[in-house]
Amino acid sequence: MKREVRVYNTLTQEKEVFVPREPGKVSVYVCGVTPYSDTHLGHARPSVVWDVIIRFFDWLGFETLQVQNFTDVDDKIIQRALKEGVPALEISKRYIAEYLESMDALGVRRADHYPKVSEHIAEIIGLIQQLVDNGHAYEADGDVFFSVSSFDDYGKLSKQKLEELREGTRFEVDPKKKDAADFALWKAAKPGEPAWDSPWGKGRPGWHIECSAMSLKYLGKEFDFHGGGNDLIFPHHENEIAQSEAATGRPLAHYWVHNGMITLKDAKMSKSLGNIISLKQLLAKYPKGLLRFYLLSTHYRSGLEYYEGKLEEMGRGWSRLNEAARKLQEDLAQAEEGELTESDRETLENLGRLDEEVAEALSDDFNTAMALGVLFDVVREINAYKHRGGANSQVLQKGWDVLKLWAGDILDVLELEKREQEGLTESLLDLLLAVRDELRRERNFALADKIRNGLAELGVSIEDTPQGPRWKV
RNA sequence: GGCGGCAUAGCCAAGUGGUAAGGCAGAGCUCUGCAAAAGCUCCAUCCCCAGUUCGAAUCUGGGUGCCGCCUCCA
Repeated sequence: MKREVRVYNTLTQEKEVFVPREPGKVSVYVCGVTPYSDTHLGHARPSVVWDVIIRFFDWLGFETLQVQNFTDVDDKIIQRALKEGVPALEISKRYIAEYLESMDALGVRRADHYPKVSEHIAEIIGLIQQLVDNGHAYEADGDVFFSVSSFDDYGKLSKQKLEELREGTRFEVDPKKKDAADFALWKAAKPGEPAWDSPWGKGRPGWHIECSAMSLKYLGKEFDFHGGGNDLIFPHHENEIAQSEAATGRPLAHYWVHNGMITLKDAKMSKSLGNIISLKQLLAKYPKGLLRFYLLSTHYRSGLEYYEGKLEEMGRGWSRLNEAARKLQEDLAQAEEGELTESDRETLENLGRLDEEVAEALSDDFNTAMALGVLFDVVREINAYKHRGGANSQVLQKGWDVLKLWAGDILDVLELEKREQEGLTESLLDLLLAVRDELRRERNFALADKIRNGLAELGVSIEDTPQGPRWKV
């Protein structure tokens, strides 16, 4: 391990030094989505955050194993299926595909496994049976409930007291429950719903049990990280802990990592509130690097606001980072080797220090906001160096290495390639700029400016540099 | 009502005991045919009150405001 990683653990409410279950390996379970409608911005947050965490561990030399579930058996899916008159699994299949497509477009690396409830009914039934046998669950008229009072640690994650939970119940309690706080592991089948055979009759799994069953199958007991949005802490993760730990007698996961919510006009973005920003739409409008930059600009545990125009605002800062990397890439082609001057050495040294600072920021509870801040320092260091006339290949290479590693490979916020242009656009632009350059040499600035202004109106900005004109869309 | 969290410049956002990173916006300068880009300089005492301490944005207590959860939810 190259360095110590510290992580804030929801369970202990403290930042802890990460000690892997198995040396050199990291196991991660991140709660995925219930696929019944469009993937939205809120879903992108845990995905991108964990994508970065996994990449970082990868860089640290860990072997990573990541599992993300799809809860494809669920009330909402069933409702939707009835409305559309198609099988429930068809609905979930459609939205799973859409989800994965969006995540791919966001540059999120695929998890190792994407288990679905519908394909793990046997494991789920097995786990429920174990809980019934243990005395932690009971059957009632085809339903099976988990008995919270049988699990002493109930509430340890969300810091809830059982008493309060019972009193806080705002909905009608199912009379079949022995305790108002008990929750369903298995639900007896209702007409028209998907159902599977079980020792308790036809039915389907309750909401939380799938994560216990599937994490156990793919990651085993006591895996390292369990992640998801902080809206899942209670009841979902609390219940997962109860089920898993009551069954195995071991801690479910060592570190519980929860990301903050994305809000829209001060309200959480959620399907039920209908204040959703579709990820597909955002991806069509903004480069993925900018989207990731936005998502990583705040510490993962904080809330993150979205509003119309926010990405445009962030885009100005993001461009600075991105353009610096692009230009550096170009400069590197014509960099000169040679003896290091005093200025070269100093810059090299500063870049080395900043490189270390980024690694340190990410090691400290995955502080991407700070990492980005340091990367802007890197940008200034490089630009200032070039401004002084520096062009030593070793120095530029170091700058490139730092940006490429962190902004490119780990955070993945750069867009180094020019955006795909429609067929001829690029060559036409080059031709137009060559003509304009000719005009400038003839000092026909009026016409040259007319071209520049015209292009600006079309969204193409021109920069005249000593190496010739650059354009960007 | 209970639980968890947050409150830092016009905006976004790090910092969690030693005298406030970074980005955007803004002002000035350099460079440029003019721009753009880039560089340099400037731009906050950290919600309020009371404590602890030689010293607090950072710890404690009390307020106020906001967010999340307690119901499906990333």
